[in-house]
Amino acid sequence: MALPLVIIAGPTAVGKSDFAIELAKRINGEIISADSMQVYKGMDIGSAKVTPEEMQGIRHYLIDILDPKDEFSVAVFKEYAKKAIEEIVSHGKIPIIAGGTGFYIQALLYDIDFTESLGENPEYRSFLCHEYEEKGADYLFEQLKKVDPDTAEIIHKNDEKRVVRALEFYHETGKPISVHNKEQYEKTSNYNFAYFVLNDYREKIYSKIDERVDIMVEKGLVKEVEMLKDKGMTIKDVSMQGLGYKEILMYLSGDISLKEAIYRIKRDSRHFAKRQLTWFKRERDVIWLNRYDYDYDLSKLLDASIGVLKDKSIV
RNA sequence: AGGGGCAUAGUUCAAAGGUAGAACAGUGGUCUCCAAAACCAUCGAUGUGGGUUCGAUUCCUACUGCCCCUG
Repeated sequence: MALPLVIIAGPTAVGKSDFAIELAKRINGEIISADSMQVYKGMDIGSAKVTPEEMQGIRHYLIDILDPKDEFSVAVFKEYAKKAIEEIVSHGKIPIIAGGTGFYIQALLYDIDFTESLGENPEYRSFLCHEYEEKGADYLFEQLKKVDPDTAEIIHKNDEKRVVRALEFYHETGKPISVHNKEQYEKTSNYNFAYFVLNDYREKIYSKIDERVDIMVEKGLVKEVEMLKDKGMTIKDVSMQGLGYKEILMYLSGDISLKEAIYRIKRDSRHFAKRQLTWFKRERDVIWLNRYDYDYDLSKLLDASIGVLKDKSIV
């Protein structure tokens, strides 16, 4: 029998956490965070992590489980999240995924295969990166066209990451990555799920972002990053590449002013929100919940979403 | 009030007597192991009114606005 799964996605600062907690209270659910920064301990302010009080007794998974030195990725997220779902269901509760990283959600929902070392070869990869530097984008792209014209169609020659990854995959498996991707795309979900995307007017989201960044700074974002820096974290750590962290780190190194850092955090958060929306727009099976359609009233939003969950026999 | 300066895209700056370039912002998109990342595309401007000229946004002039100096 398919496991039930509720997903609350949406752009940053739209109010996912509050909504997820209220929903959890109503449907006897527990929350799994789909957030690449909230997994890290000590990164509370900049990642807008929910506080224990805000959780109101609702158990949260995948928060504060890693040290900032650890690496986190889609593949890791997927494994952890799967385990969490099983655990929640075994307690007789409903798992609720809350987070803004569409890629993570997609990987979990459709069980995208990242395993079996899938054409991974770090050495060859760095060789390719070298080639990219030395011989230029066109050189590698020509190679890609030969071995995997389908992938060459959809990615741009300047997209180093993906050109390199596609060549690496071919080198290791002898198959074009486009074939692998096509297989993965055809997968259907094993879950009985409802995929909600919480949304609002763009201007509203943007002003919420600005507001939120100012609050983060007031709450002591600089101090938080300072502590992480003292612990030896640098811009090279994956965790420190999160929005708000890399900028403050630059400020602490004297590369930019605090004003500039704040400007960049706001700007990049807006860009991020925009990209998130682009992602959800093309994701299949999503149910859009526009806050303005529910008069910004949380209980109306809850009633509507619970209605959907009943229709789908999730609750 | 008098003298001077400036007025170009949402912003910061270019250029030019033959209908203006860029960066950033904005908008749209791509994405299958760093995704809070990376990458692509695109909209958009000469303050207002006269004059000179084949032609002005560019030269002249009045107005308006902003800045500086004097009082």
